[in-house]
Amino acid sequence: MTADDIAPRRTTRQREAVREALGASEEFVSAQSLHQSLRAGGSTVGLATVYRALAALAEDGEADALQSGGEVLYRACTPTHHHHLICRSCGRTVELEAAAVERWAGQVAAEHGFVELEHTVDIFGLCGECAAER
Amino acid sequence: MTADDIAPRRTTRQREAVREALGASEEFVSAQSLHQSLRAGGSTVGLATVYRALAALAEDGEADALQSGGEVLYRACTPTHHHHLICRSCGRTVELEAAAVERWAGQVAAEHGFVELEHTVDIFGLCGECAAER
DNA sequence: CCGAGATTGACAATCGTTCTCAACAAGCCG
DNA sequence: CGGCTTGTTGAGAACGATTGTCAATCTCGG
Repeated sequence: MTADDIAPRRTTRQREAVREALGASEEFVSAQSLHQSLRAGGSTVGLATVYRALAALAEDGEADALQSGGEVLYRACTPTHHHHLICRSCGRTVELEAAAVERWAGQVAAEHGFVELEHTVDIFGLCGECAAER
Repeated sequence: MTADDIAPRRTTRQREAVREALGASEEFVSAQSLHQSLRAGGSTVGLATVYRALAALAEDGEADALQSGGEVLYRACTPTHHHHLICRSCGRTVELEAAAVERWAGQVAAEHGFVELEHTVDIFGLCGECAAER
């Protein structure tokens, strides 16, 4: 990979709309629902464009993506590396930093001779509120 | 959900074939490719059946499932809770136990009032051999 | 051995995502 | 400013993985 030969990215009304809509949500959202929100809000972006915009944002590190139930969910995120604690009922999300886990991952991987690491660490559960509703 | 009212599971030729084929693979495989292997091996299982069998195995804790590139991959696994270190080139997989990570997860989740936890911790990378080929 | 009911398999249906392609617009240069 | 080059858009078709349908079949308890 000759690395950073990032496709020249233009600023368009649609791209901004997606970025904004994504930032407005506290939770992880699917491309589909984001598209609906935008349409509901009067915007006329196409579904394909939303997919493309989200993929671009994720690629640029402006959004986190995670797979859940067969679909990909996105969420605006802080630029630093982190993981998530997600309520599987209401979707509330807490960003986690875990230097210890990073260290552990790097260590065990090294022990097995693995390089160029990448990892996913996501914790799902029920937040206090949702748990109380049971 | 009245919890553990596990659907009465019968032992059938197809189910056994799937279990066996899965156990024969060291790597994570998709339902589709497993189905092809079975057909290639002379078995006549239907694709839908392979999906159902794999879902059942995963539910019973006999197999691990992970999503990758839009499809779900399965792999026979040890019955104890563990995570994976996977070579993204050759698919080689190492099962990891990490009490420390479990503890960490439980702790941060508790700090935020989350309960009924579940988590995914997967490390992807290039194993020594594959890395050497570059 | 029998019968109830779980299981199967071929195929249709669904659902999220990507592709296609002509129309469009952002940034650039003169 | 006006035109040009090229990335971008949108509608719909195409796609691939997965799930549903339903009659035929097979398991297993009795």
